[in-house]
Amino acid sequence: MSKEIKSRQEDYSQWYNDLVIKGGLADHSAVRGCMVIKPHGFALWENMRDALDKMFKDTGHVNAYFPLFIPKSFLSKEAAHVEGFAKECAVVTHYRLKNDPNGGGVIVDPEAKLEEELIIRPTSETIIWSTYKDWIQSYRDLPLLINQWANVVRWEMRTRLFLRTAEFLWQEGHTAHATSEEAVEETVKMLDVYATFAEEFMALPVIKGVKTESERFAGAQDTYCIEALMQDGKALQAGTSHFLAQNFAKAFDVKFLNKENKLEYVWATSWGTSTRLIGALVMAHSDDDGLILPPKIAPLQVVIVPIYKGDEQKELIDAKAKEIMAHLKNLGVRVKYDNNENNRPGWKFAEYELKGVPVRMAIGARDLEKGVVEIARRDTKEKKAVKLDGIAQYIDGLLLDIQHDMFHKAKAYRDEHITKTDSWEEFEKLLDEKGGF
RNA sequence: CGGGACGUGGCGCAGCCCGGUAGCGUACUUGCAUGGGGUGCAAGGGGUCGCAAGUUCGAAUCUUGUCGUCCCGACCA
Repeated sequence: MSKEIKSRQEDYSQWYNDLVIKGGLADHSAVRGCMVIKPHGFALWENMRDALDKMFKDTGHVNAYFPLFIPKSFLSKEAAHVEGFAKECAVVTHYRLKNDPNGGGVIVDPEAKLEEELIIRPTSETIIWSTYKDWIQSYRDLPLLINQWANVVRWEMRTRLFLRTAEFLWQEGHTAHATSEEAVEETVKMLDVYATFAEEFMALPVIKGVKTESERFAGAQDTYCIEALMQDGKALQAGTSHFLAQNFAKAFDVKFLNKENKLEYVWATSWGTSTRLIGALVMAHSDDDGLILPPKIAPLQVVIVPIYKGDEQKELIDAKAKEIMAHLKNLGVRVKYDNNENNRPGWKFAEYELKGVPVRMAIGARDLEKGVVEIARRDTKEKKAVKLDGIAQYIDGLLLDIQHDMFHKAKAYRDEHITKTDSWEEFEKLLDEKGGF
């Protein structure tokens, strides 16, 4: 069997299956292109979310929550913004159902037509800025630094699991500032937060940059982004930060009195990143045996698998495993002892490799006699016997090593795939044959 | 929206060309053995063949329509 790294996005679907159910709920067209995130996948998302959330708070932001529905008229206020999103919006037109007089099920009550249709948010700039109008009067109200964790819907013509689903989870930061300089500074600062998160938590090296006019966020003056290189040689946008200038302030009439007692429009930014990051993780690090998750965000960092014959051995191993587990938990390591008797050790090995657990410890009777355990790391598939003495500290250090090694492996791959060329012909050829930047 | 492939137990698939009692793998249930890399043997349960119309004595199979999924393209802050 070839152990070649899978090179196409669809080949990753096997590993995605462990995290989500693809293709939506109940095979129903109305939820086509949505995804159902399984507990294991959601735990991964929660870890990423928590780490990002902490970084937002450390940079002075607070969380809030705004409505899912956006009145249609709000969306028509910023011309470029409408242009960019109008084609992919889901629209609510009625507010009630009734029993079908012709029998069988329910129908939309034609009497219950909304006077103004509601748009299910594809992003929240409009509803947030219509709110900010009431919140901002003076320079003393600025800066306003708010983030929202939410789901949004974009009715894309063609969805791609994780990378572009019809409904997705994300966070969107929306800030208001007194000066252009301060807003630009915020835009850049949040891009840096994303870059730091990608590199330190996801072990994903990224390149920061500014988008061209055609790729710019609808309504932004400048869009900054981070781009990561996947194992198939293709780049993936992993986060964006927009300098919105005064576009939304003008559209929603958000003004403040400055220190000179003059009315001025506020300066804005917005920035977001989504469950697409999970897709980035999979495509950047996984191999033919499944996911490889960086220890810092892996839902499970260590799994302990007992190998025994008979109750006598089982008791000995159980006791030792629980002792080690307690030490690891003290060190803050996320560990599971899988003593489920329904599955055999070999089955468990394969299962946790598929799930991407960074470190596996196997404990058998033979090991205990020798005072060792077998430690296997997921990223290199390397196995070795390690002394029981100080095993918890050893593993704690190993998790750091894995995090570090994963980043440097991805970075080496990325750097090998940066090619300089001055000719268009060669550029096209490189993209076809080698990929990369 | 243009091109291509596909839709059959929970999951993955064969059967369709050439119409005739719906099959395989896996998962699930039970029992015995096994237990250091996805155990072996045996016995079980589970399917309106996406939907609709048509052809036919008879349709998973042929025809038409329709819905959906995936891939390529266009589009994609």
